Parts: sequence; structure tokens; C-alpha cells
Amino acid sequence: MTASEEDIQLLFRFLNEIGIVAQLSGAAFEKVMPGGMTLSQFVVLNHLTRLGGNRTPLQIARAVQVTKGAMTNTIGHLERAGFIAVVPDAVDGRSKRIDITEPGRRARAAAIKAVEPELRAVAGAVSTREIAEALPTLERVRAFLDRRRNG
Amino acid sequence: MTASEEDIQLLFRFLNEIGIVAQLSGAAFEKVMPGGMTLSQFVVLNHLTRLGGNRTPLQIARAVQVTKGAMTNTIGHLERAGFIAVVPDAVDGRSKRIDITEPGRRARAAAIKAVEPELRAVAGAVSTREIAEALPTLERVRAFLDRRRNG
DNA sequence: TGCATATGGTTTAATATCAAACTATGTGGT
DNA sequence: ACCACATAGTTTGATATTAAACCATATGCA
Repeated sequence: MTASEEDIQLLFRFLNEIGIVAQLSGAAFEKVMPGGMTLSQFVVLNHLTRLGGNRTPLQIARAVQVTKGAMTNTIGHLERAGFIAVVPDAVDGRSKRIDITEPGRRARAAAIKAVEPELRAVAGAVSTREIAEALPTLERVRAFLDRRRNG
Repeated sequence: MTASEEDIQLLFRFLNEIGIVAQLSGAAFEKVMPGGMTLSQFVVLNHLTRLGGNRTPLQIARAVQVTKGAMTNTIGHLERAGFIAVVPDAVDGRSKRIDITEPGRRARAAAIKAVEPELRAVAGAVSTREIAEALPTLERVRAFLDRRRNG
């Protein structure tokens, strides 16, 4: 079945709305972050915590959808802050291995604590049931765009 | 009813997913744009087309959620490209009035034509019915964040 | 072994964005 | 009329990001 004109309009509005929500929530996030932690920095710490450490910068960059150059920058900040440990890869001389440190874990926990009130506020305004229903759709869209980007 | 821990987790994932979709779709958008038109530029042209011209830069900035500084920049590009007309406001000496031009309309149409295949591809991968269902939720979240940002 | 090519990471140049300072104009109250 | 304050837009300085060039190391193949 081919998409009608209204379908296109709909999708357009959908993506437009997503763009704005992303912008607003990202800004709100950084506003409450302690110690000037950045969203990108947090995302890396979170990734390392949830999926485990011992990852290369490139792996992380791909996972969080930024270029390697951007990851070099973020990694630098996190390392200078003492939130991650960076060691050369034992077997591949080109590569590095990243692990979160104890201070890093604490910083992540503090960050989560800081956003929690914001998230609660959202949860108070929008039923979590509909959020739960919308999430799979978002995931499908993301998966599609992801696939399309790579090939 | 107060939000449970899982609700918070859910919302977090939700917003995270939104951030990634926004990034991927924005990048995909600019990739197919003709003449190096930028997403922000398109958004302004689109806004002027849909809601009518004779608007001030500040109105547009607020509508599309960027700072006035960013709007100064975007307006400059669009004007240099001949896509908008900028005239001083007749009654308020501080202000300007923006209108889209014929070339601007054509550029917008061309832009839409260029993204259409992309949107069709998305529509092929994700049912438009679920998109339609998710949209109101997004709008509610956006409205909330918007309200919260301002006051 | 050695060379072509691929891959991990850094650097560079350009750009968009933001917050905050600044300029100029309008507005309201005394 | 004046002065304090608000508002529209621009400018400035900092920063994150990207794409592309660049370096160093690995890998595959002759």
C-alpha cells in the first residue's frame, strides 16, 4: 500500500514535533545538570553503565549516533573530569578502551537524581500509559532510520 | 498519583529515543536538501507558508523554539538567498516584518519534493496508524515542556 | 616479506547554536 | 516632559557538532 498525501503530511508533523520535543527536553536536561555536565557526556556515562565498560570510543560513538570526532571531544571532557578511565587496547595498537570510574558512577547517579524531578513533572502532565504506547513506534522509526543511514 | 520508578525509567527511555530519532531524521533531511538548504531555514519557510507572513523575527523564533540570535542568523541566510523579504515595521521602529517571496515558495516546494521519498520510505516501514496515535502524545509532551520553559 | 588498503582515533575548518551583553526604540508612570 | 523599564534585534564569545584530511597501526594478499 502506497502512502497518501495525508500520510506524508502526518509523518512530517510527527517528525517536526519530535524535533521540538528533543530540543526542549535536551535544554531542560542541561539546565538542571550539576557541574555543567552535558547531555552527550551523560549519555556516554549512561551507556557505559548500562551496557558495561571496556568499549572503544568508536563503538560508543556508533551506539550514541555521533561522529568519531565528537566522541574524541566528549571522551576528553569525561577523562579530564575523572569520570572515565582510558587505556590503550592491549591487542590493537590503534584502539583505546574506555571504562567508567567510581566518580563517574557517582556523577551519573547525581545526574539522574537531578533530572528525576523534571521527569516526574512530565509524568504528572502526560499519562505514562500513552508514553508506553508511543515508545514502540518511536523505536520502530529509529530502527528504520538507523538501518537506512547505514545501508 | 505519583510516578513510580518504572514510570521514570520509561519516560527516560522515551525522551532518549526521541533525541535519537530527531538527530537521525534531521541529518537525513539535510542530506537530501537541494541547494544546501538547512533544516532551520526550511522550518522558517514552512512556518511562513502555513501560518502566513507579515511576522516578526521574534515571533518566528518563539514559534520554532530557537533564540533570537539564532533567528538573526537564519533570517540573514534566507534573505541573502532571496527566499524572504525583510522590511522595517511601519509602526514599531524596533521591529521587522518577514514575508516569504515567490522564490522562497518555490524553494520550499522543492524541499518538500526532495524529502517526500524519504517520508514515503518511513511510511512504508511504520504504519501511519500508529504514527497518528503517537502524535497527540508528542504534542502533549511538547506543550508541557513549552509551558514549563516559559513559566 | 612487503605493499595496498582498511580501520581507530585526532585534528582542522566551517557552521549552528546558545547565553549574555549591547543598541535602539517604545511605554507607562510621575 | 522625563526617567525607568521593557522589548526587538544584533553582536560577541564559547561550545558542540560535522565532514574531511590526516596519522598510525592492522590485515590481506601476492
